[in-house]
This record gives sequence, C-alpha cells and structure tokens, in this order.
Amino acid sequence: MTDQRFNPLAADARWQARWEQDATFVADDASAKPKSYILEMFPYPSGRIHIGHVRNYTMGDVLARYKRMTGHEVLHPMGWDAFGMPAENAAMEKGVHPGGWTRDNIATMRAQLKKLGFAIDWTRELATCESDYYGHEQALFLDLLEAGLVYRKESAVNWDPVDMTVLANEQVIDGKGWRSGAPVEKRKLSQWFLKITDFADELLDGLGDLDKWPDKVRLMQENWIGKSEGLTFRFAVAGSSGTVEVFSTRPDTIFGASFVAVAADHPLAQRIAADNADAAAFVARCKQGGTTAAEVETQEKLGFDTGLKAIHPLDANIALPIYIANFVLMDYGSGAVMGVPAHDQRDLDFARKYGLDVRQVVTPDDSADAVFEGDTAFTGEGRIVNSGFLDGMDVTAAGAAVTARATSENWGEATTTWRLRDWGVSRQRYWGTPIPIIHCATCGPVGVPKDQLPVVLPEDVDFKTPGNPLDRHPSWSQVDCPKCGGAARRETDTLDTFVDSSWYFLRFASQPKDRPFDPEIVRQWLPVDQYIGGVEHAILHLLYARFWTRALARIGMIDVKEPFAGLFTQGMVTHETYKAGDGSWLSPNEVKRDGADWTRIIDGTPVTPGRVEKMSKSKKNTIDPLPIVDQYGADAVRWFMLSDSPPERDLPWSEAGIEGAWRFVQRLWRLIGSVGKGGGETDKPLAQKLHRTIAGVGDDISALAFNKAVAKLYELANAIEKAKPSATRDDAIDGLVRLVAPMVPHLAEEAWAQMGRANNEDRGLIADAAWPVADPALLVDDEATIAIQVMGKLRDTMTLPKGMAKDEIEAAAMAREKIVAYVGDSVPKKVIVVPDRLVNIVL
RNA sequence: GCGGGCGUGGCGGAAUGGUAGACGCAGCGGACUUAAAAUCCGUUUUCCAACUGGAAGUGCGGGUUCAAGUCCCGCCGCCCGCACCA
Repeated sequence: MTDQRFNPLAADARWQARWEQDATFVADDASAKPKSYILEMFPYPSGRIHIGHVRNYTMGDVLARYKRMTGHEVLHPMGWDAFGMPAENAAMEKGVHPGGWTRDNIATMRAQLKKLGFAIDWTRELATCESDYYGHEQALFLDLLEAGLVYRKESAVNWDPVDMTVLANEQVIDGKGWRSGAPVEKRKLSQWFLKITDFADELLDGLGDLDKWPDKVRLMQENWIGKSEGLTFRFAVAGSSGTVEVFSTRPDTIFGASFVAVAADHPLAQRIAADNADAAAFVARCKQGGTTAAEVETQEKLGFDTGLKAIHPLDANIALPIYIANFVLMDYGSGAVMGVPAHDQRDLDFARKYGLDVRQVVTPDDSADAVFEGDTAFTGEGRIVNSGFLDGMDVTAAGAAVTARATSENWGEATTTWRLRDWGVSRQRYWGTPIPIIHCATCGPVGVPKDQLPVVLPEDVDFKTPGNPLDRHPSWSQVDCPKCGGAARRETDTLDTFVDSSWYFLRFASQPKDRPFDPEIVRQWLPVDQYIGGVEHAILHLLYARFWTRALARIGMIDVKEPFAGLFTQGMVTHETYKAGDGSWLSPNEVKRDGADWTRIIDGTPVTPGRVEKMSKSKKNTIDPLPIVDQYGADAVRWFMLSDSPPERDLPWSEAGIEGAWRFVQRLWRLIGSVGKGGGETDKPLAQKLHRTIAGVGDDISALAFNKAVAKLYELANAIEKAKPSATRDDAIDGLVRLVAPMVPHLAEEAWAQMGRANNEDRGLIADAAWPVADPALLVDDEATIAIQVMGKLRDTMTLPKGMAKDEIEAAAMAREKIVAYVGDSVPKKVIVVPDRLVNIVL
C-alpha cells in the first residue's frame, strides 16, 4: 500500500506547502477553544540556524502540536531579537550595513526554520530592529518615564582609552580592550535607569506563584534579588563632625569589628584623595580593570589606610582604622562596611594581610578566647562573647539587642537592603532602539512627543571610526526642543536589547499599528503557558521581562503580572572536539573514523578526539543542521533532537545518532505500511501496551520529558512489530501515527493520507486530528512481580495476583525454595512487606 | 570570589526511598545475499565461577534506614550566571 521507503525530501516540501496554504497554524484570536501560548526564546539573527535553535524550537513545536491535537487554540509565534552588537561588529569588519546584514540573516534563517516544518504562526512574525516594533517600545519607555519609573544617574562603564569607546563586558579581555589591547578604565557617564528596585519585593514574592518554573531558576532569582535585613548605622569619624554610614547583616558581631572600609568612589574616599597623593593613586588604581562583579571579587583584596579613625558607637574608647578598599561596592548598601574578621572570610583575609586585630565574638562551644587563631572565619550560630552587654546571647537575640539600642540612641536603624540594582538601559551604540529623549539646554531632558514617534535610526552612518555613529552623525541629533522650540539635541544612546525582549511576547499576542498591543487580546493569550529557552537567561532576561510586565500592569496597560506561567530551560547541544597533530582544532567534516582511530581526511594524518564540548567556532566543533535536514529530512533531525538526552541536559550531537533516527523513521514507515492486514481478532497484551503508551506519552510531552516519550514509542513500535495481524494491531498503528505526529509531522501526514484517514476528520490533516484517549481499564495490571530480599539483597522474584494481603505475600515468599535455602532454620527478626512490590526478610 | 546546577555500562540515558542499567546508539555473533547496502534474530555493567550461581557496582569519603542512584554531612570534577554577549 505504501512506498518502500519514506522520501522526506518530497514529503517535507509537500506538507509544509499544505500547512501554509491551509493556514493551519495561524492562531485565531476569536477561538472558543481553551488557549495555549507556547513560546521559545526568539533567536538573534546571527546568520544561520544552529543546532541549539533546532533543539529549542523542536521542543516547543512538539508541545504546540500536542496542544492542538488535545483541543487547544495554540499561539506559537516566531520573531527576531534583531538589535545588538554582532551587526555592528560585522559592519566594522566587513563594511556592510548592520541593517542589511541583519535583514539578510533573517531571510536566510526564516527559510531554514521553515524547512524544519515547525507549526508556527508566521503571520505574527516580528523583528525588533524595525521601527514598527521599536517605535512602540519608545512609546512604552515614555509611559514608564511619565510614571516615574525612569531616571537618570551617573554610572561606570568600561572605557577604552585608545579606541575612545565604551566596551561591553565581553569586549574586555583580561582587563584590556579586545581590539586595542589597551588597559580598560572605569569611566562615569550619565545614563538612563529603570526602577526595577521599586519592584524588588513584588518580584521576590511573585516567585512563590511560579510553580511551573524550575526550582533552580527561582532560587537563582531569589539570590539575585538578594533581600537582606540588617542594621544601617553610623560611626563618628574621630576629630571631625563627619560620620561614615555602614550596613551590616550581622549587628550581633559589632564588638568584633576591627576596621571600617569604604568604596573607592565613596564620598569620603574622594575627599581624602583630593589632598592626599597616595590616596589618589590608590583610588586611581581601583579604577583600573573591568566593571564586572567576577573581576572585582577575584582581584587581590587591597586596602589603603586613610589614617582616619572611626569611633565605635558602643564604646567610645575603641577607634577603628578607616580603609579604602577595592572589594567594597558603592552600589550596594551604603558603600561602606564594618570589618569583622573573625566572622567573615573576606574580612579575615584582609585583616591578616594588613595585620589588623581579629576579635572573636561568637563561639560555637564554651571556648571564649578573645584572640582568633586560624585562617577560616567562623560564620555559624553560637553564643556571643567578649561583647559587654551582649555576652551570653545567641546570634539572633544579640542582633536584635544591638538594633534596639542603635534605634533608641539614634545612631542606626533596622534596614532592608537589596542586592538588586536598578536597570541601566543606556548603550553607547548605533544598532538599537533610539532612546526617545531630547536634551534642551533650558528645559533639560524632554520626552519626544508621541505623535513624533517612531524616532527612526538614520541609515546613513559610517563605522570607519570607533564609537557611536549616532553621536557623530552630522544632522540626526539636531532638533528643536518640543517644549520651548529652541535648538536642542537628541539623545544618541540606544536602549539595551534586553528591553526589546522584555515585551515581545505581548506584541506576538496582538499587533495593532497605532499602539503597542490591544489589552483585550493580550488578556486572552497571556500569560505564556510554556516558555522554553536556555538556562543562561535564568536571571537577566527573565527578571527584566517579569519587571517590564509588572511595570506595565502598574500603569494600567495590562492586567497580567507574570508573563511566563511555565518555564523550561533546555540544555546545550555539544559535540566531540578534534585536534590535529600540530595542536590545531579540526571540524567534524575534516576528520574520519577508522575503527578506533581518527584520521584527517586530506592527508590521513592521525587526529586526537577530545572532550565533548559546547559547540563553538573557536573549537570548530559546530554542526550546520541544514545539510543534515537536506540529507535525512526534517523528521529524522527532529526525532534525534528529542531522543536520548533529557531536554534539560546537554545533548551530544553524533553522526551515529542521526543515522539511528533516520533508521527509526524508515522503520515507522514500514510498520505503518503493514496496517490493514488484520481481521476482527483482538490482542489484549498489545491493547494494554497501546493504552499505556497513550497515557505515558501524553504525560511525558506535557512534562517536556521527550526522551521518555521517545523510549515509550520505541517500545510500542517493537510490540507492534512482534504482534500478529489483528484488529488490535491496526488500532495500535493508528494510535502510533497520532502519537508520533507531533514529533515527526511530515511522516505522520504522509501516513495519514496513505491510510485513507485524510477525509475522515477535520480538514484531513493529522495536525488537526484528535489525540487518542487511554482506556483506564487497560492501564491496570492484574499481576505483580514481587522482589524477595533477604537482608536487603535480592534473592528471588515471584509473580502474584495484585492486591494480595501482606501475610499471604509473606507466606508465599517464605515458601520459595531459594528463600528457604537462605533463611534456613533461623527465625526472621522482621519481615517488611510492601504490597505488590517487595518482601524484605531481616534475619 | 559569589550564586545555581550536574556526575549511573564503551556512549546518551531509565529508575513514587523498594528488582539499578528500561529505551536508544555503538560493538560482537548469526540469518538473508554471488557480494555489499538495507533488514531481521541473538548478545553486551565488571569480576569470579564457567551449568543452576556468587560478589562488587550509580564521581570520592562518611552517615540515616529493614532497604539509598534517590535523603543528610564533608570533598572532588565539570557546566551555567555574575548586571554592556544574546
């Protein structure tokens, strides 16, 4: 009845054209069905689709198709995160325009995605680099500005003194600019910030409701927001009227303080540096190096003794040296800390280095030496010692006592501090959304009136000189002030691309021309039911999108607070690496395998296979999925993406794996071709297998456990192959086709048509067919295999009817020949019986 | 440095605290074939015994439990994030 072999090249094109022609996957805003919004993180148009994309979109696609078959109206859109630095780098390196480069890449990648047969509603495609997207973003920015959620302040950037340009963190390598090689400096610029800290509490509390998010992501966000309760208090500075304010989460250790440290850009440090050359040199040295936390925290801890003394608020006889230190961050707390070396590792390292006192004030036992030995700080619970009125209290009580005293004596107060900082969105770059602000000498910064939006990026820019082309553009920035009409200047910074990705899921739901979205339609689709992307976005993108959504909710534009009800973080695709004799990396298509050995194809020289690693251009272990799609068809590639590795873990790409998938696709095809040979016979074991598979595969797909669904489908296929022709077998094949349809949709459509089902249901497509329903009666087993252990070791198994009483099971176990041999004459001390599972005899 | 995760055969992995290794890949043996491809059948944790069996075994070291891959404590290794990569 069917062709001998499944021909994916013909089938893929045929069904893709059919789906497009029928508008099969176009989401209907007016549908009465329950909605399901499935979204994968949209790609950056880097040039070509890579395997990671294929894996990501295949997962979402299976879920989207499964939801369709289970009666949902599915929204599964696709777009392009199209602004960003790679386009500008391409412009500088290849002399192409960022816009042209980006749009060409989009065209290529769209065509590539279409070849994979994804069930995407392409009518909603968007690209963030087009003014019909970013213009609305500018309007939203102005709304937030009006609501008081946007402000301007100074903030440090990485400055390359040779290229005279701002560098991104990834452009700073070992503290040097990636192009110039010059040591990078921190430089302060006036920049725009969004008040995400206003939402810190909400964003933290909201995590509690996100029960379909991985715990690890919620935990990471919780730690990132970093709520900490403590005491803000002031030290008087000896010999002056000034004070230094510090924040500490451990006020109980206040008598253990042996120094105070301030950040290099703390006002006190600045003041001292103004008339102390050594201090100025130290402050300048702290400005060297990059701005990242990792860099700051791995630097050698350095301090500069200012000579000033801080008076201990609880004992005026204690004077603590005040240091300027490179590990204290101006952005956190008050930019100054008290150092308690005995109970904080970083403080201890610092004290040892500079020969400062180390006073122990918390003890886990009764030892109460005033002097702390050793190089490991004690940070645990214990009793307070050497601390005057606090002695004998536990850590919590002592903290409360100090806070109460500070409050009553007015030198400090209980404070909640957050690690989360406001979101700096200014970027000194061209290829991004222009910030819709006009700077006027008399009126200050003024928002561009909404009727003048979008502020469109000029196309005529040059990239021959480094720095921001918008800033250098001869006329673009010259405008009149919207308020006073006087000569003014446009803001030439653009928005962080994370802003673009903070609301694209709203625009997918609804895209009117005259406003960012229609709130009514957004209400229907949002929240996204299942969002899928890499863990690398666990914090920034996901937190910013949560914030942006809440900000829009606060100003009354939408009523959803959490954009993503369900989240799944998928693993990377990895590949073995290969090294030539000279140590250079080789790509997989430059090498071949001879038995256990690997050789280089061009000259037959030996090759050393290396570790399986994340695909990267530098190690040349990348695989281009498109030639593989052309060779094996979309279904084999999709099947391989789903089999074996759990989706949250890394997937090692292998030639053998794709060939295995190809063989399975062909095997399925032959199996389906054998349908219709049965008469009226039934085959109960096969029916049970089918219905268990139906139940299991549905559960597995819902949980995104695709590898488990695949394993169950293999088992069903094996069982059908072994079964004799029967009506049950034909039913099982029908079921199998429906069950594999979300994963190998082209083959399933082809089979559906060949099986003559095309005219029976809906529009004749399996994409619209119903997901089978498991018969509960066939899911239960009437027998159980029971393990028999003696002293916890498996010695025998027996098969008994399900639901037998414990004592009957025990008696049956004790009567087994093997068990009698093990137990002998001894009387068991105890026998544990888990009905239908196991018996454990303890001697 | 800080935060988070992961670690099970040759490989990818499966396993509500209850029979570790389902399912797949690769390998090995066989059938079919003039031959090959394709396909099909069997086999495959390690060690000892070589028949039926026994012992060890889930990164390392401890612990809880009748029972631990799973729970607890301490390590090691690798991966992700650290606010201007997306």
